[in-house]
Amino acid sequence: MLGTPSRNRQTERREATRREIVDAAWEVARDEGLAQVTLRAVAERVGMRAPSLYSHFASKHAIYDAMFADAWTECGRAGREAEAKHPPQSLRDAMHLYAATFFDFCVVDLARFQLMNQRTIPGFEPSPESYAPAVAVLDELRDRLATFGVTRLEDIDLYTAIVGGLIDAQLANDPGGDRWRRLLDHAIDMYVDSLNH
Amino acid sequence: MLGTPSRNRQTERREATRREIVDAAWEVARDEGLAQVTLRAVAERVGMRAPSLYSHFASKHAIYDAMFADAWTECGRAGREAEAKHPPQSLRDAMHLYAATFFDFCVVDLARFQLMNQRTIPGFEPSPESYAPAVAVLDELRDRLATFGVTRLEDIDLYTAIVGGLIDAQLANDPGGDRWRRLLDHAIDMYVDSLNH
DNA sequence: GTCTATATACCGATAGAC
DNA sequence: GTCTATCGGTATATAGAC
Repeated sequence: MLGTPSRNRQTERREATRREIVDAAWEVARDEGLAQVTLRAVAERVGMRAPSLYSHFASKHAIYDAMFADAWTECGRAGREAEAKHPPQSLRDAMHLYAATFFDFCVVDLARFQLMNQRTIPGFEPSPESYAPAVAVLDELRDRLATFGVTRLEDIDLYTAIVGGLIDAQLANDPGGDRWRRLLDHAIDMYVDSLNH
Repeated sequence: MLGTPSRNRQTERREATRREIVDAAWEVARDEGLAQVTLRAVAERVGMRAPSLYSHFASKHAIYDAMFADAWTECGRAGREAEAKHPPQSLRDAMHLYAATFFDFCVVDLARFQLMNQRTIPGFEPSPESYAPAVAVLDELRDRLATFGVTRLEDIDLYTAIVGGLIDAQLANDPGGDRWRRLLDHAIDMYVDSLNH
């Protein structure tokens, strides 16, 4: 039987090119807006012509799809990193940590936030494979909070809604500022206090 | 001096046509999405050809602009109506009333919510005249809450962020359902409790 | 004020040479 | 795998006849 190494130079090169394309798409999204991510604009940044992208992605939505998975994978990584650096010792600690990490992660990149959390691109829906990292992040959060005794769906729903609302208000009404960021700790304390009933 | 009546039949007819166009635009937005509001689609619904719309609006953004003012004017009306029907007797009453009214107003029309609260249309920014009704709604809210002793900017910011976060979560994750709507009263109670310190 | 016709500028995607 | 050339469609907006 011929060798079929899971990693050879060809597939590695192919993977690297896909990475380049997705990174270029992120650049366009950040610089010009998420809706301005066009095949022509992406291709130009990687030094290609637009049709060449079809050798690596089946469609434009496939690029958005890879970006979506990218963003949530990165979000999970950021969460685990923060966790390792400041292991939360209490429920309150944990609630503050995850909220602050997610807030700061979202707020530095409006386009990424829109892709992750809003349905701003007409017709785009993430594939199950790309949706998986998003589910994984929420599952991880649920598991972490469960170790501190918070398991009710409603409690977690309210938590995510509060954090999301503050992020949304920050990005919509004071982008680049901290008018709502300053309210985050107080909001989390208020929320944690309300759990102890 | 010749009579220059502020209302004659010509200007009234003109205003009526503008209304028809904006209403048609709302229909398109609701049926096909906010981004799918094209001049062709709008014109078709009013029985015109696309270029004819330019007799009434200077550009497509001008239509969005009228819609934006429309939405916030309607929102203010809904608030005053709810208020008249159930005059709040306490701060807690008021907080519940405005939150529920705004939530239900937003959640019945995703396209309207996106236009009012998100920056989903590339390049569109409301004109000062159209932004005015939005400011008025927030001013009214601030005045009402002030009569109950709530005047700090941070308190109002947190209030709007919480309500907005719940609306956002509802529309994004359970459109048509009530998974986050059910959390609203509890969230408001939690928030009001936190004010009494 | 509405129409037809058109200008201008894009877009995503495909065919086929190399 | 990348290219050129192009298809077929979208869009906003303008010119000028009626």
